[in-house]
Amino acid sequence: MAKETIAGLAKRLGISKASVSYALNGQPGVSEVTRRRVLDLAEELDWYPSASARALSRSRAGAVGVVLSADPLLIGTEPYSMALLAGIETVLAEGDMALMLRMVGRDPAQERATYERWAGERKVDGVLVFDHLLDDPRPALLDRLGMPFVLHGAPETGVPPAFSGTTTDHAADAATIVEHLHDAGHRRIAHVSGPHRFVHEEERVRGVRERAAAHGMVVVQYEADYALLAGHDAVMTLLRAREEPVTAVVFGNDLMAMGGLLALRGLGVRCPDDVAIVSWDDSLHCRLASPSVTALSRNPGTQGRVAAGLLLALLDTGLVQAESMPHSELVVRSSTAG
Amino acid sequence: MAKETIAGLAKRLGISKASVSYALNGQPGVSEVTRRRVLDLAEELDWYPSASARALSRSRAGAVGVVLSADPLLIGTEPYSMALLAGIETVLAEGDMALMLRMVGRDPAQERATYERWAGERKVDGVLVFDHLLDDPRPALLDRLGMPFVLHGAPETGVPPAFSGTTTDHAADAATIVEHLHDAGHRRIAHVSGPHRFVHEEERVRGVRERAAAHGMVVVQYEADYALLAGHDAVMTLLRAREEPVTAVVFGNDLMAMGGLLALRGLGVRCPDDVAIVSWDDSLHCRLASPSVTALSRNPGTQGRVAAGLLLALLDTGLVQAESMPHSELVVRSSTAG
DNA sequence: AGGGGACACTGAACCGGTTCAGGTTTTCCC
DNA sequence: GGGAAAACCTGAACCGGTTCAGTGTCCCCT
Repeated sequence: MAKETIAGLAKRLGISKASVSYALNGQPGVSEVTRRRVLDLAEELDWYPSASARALSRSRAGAVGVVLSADPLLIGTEPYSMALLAGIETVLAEGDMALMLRMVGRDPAQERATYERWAGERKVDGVLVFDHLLDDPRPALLDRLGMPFVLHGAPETGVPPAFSGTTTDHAADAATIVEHLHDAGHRRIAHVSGPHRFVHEEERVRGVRERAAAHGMVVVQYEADYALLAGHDAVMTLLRAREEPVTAVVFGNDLMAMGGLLALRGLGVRCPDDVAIVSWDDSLHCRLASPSVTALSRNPGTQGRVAAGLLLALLDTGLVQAESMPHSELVVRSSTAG
Repeated sequence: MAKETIAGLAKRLGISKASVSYALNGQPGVSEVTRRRVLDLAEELDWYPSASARALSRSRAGAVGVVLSADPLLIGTEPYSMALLAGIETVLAEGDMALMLRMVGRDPAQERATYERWAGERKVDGVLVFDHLLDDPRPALLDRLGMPFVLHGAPETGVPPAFSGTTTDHAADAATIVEHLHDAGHRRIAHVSGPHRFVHEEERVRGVRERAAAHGMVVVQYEADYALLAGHDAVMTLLRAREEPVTAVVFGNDLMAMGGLLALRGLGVRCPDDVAIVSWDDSLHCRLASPSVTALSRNPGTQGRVAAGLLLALLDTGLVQAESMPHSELVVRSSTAG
């Protein structure tokens, strides 16, 4: 089990290092018979080329980085990110790329520092970036660092796009939800969104407002932070403050929906009879809750696969492109069944 | 922004590559004055040493691997693994190690292939292994590959341990749970465990059986697979089959507990009045359920930190050690409040 | 004054691959 | 049969760090 090297293989076969390298990489310059001999020997010895040597000479790390910035408390409870990650990993593995993961709290400085480090050390070939922000500094930073990236959840911009990204039609999603509530007879609804610094939240807010306006519905906007407690507090505030209360609440993610549900329960407000609930993310939480919660299913796994695919394409061919996500589907459950 | 190298720094400063290297790595052989000049210049240029070059010459990848093997459906819903991962990442980041993540389905062959690849390519310096199995082939495999590893959830073996690992006193955990149920007046209980191929499940089964026997309680064992549906089916089977039914069910994880809860609801059996429920893992699911579910809190974050710490120690000093986990705590909630 | 050790520094080898320029051999065609 | 093109192969340079052996200086001590 002594460490074999390409020079070792070459000596055993009585040929040069160069030939071995060509043979292993499917490059022209070796006869078929030599190539077979090399491959067979490598197989027989369970030999793999050293990742770092290869990375050094190819100037390619063979890895893609992901920085997950989430509140420590939410980590693990956010099914969306995990499913996304799983989707990403599937595609990367197929493309022989490793996934380098870094978890930081919601701390932009640390995320930034991680990118700078990765770029400086050439430790990853590209990164996947989540949660596009208003005036997001990250695209400019990554450009400056010369680090290829794909922004998951980029805004739908002009053609050609300034950078690679996946786009989602949040207005359409908003319409789906609002229509559903309108059909169920709701005329006064609340929208408990995530922080408006996220571009997608801003688009959702606008989407909900516009579609509701088209139907003459009243919308109360409430900005929160995705946490369980925030959903809880939102409902407490919304239901206490208004003399004419809303009859439905749309939550920006499943956790807040759960918090809201708990608040309703605490207040003795029946769901869906008195107040209906919709979550903008589907997950096991929504399936398990009582009542089960109507939710927008956004297929995070597929989204991850698409985003990773874009990054690999960008790295291989330098092709910058924006791909739009398949439409989300509303899974209707008990929380709006009234 | 042209790629600087150590040779470039050396030329700018009019000294040799070697001196620059010594200065950067805190090695003796350079004067304080020179060291400062080097560090200042590196700082000024935002320069970092190339990870692959460093990895090649040091024969150290600077990364640790984790293979997450879970059913795709469960991915993201298993808060335990994610919290564990978060804990691991914290420690690795502090030790300047990257985390390389690979997700595979429950497919031992793929996990094995990943380790072989990582070892052959020297892509990671060590791995963290989860879920110790009966006759687990992985320790032997990793030993053969010369890949340092830490087994999270290793059995409590003799001194000195055969390999590094974290150990949990599952018998004590079992005792905590059984005592709680006994105190609440239960005399016939069921234990819906995960697959017995996991060592920790086997130990839990034995622990529950022994402690229950000590109190003259009856235990019905039921082996399941951690999935939501499995918990559901377990309850259906357990409550239908027995003419004298159990009054409490202990579930091996939170998902199955949720499934069981749904089954009770479907059967019109009240919880905790007719049947009490305990989950062996605490998570948001348990907090959110109605009724909220009594659960054993095992601090996955801490466990991850400890395991990662063991691995770093192993890599640094070669020290093989087993560390036992802090005791778990039972969080009593409504599901056993009757 | 001279011997010896500590210290600062350097050139060159090395880690294990990839790749280029050039050298041989084979093949093909007139 | 001879010349050109194609196919195969090789030595050496290179990627960007680390590290060893050795050179030169300076200082201290007897």
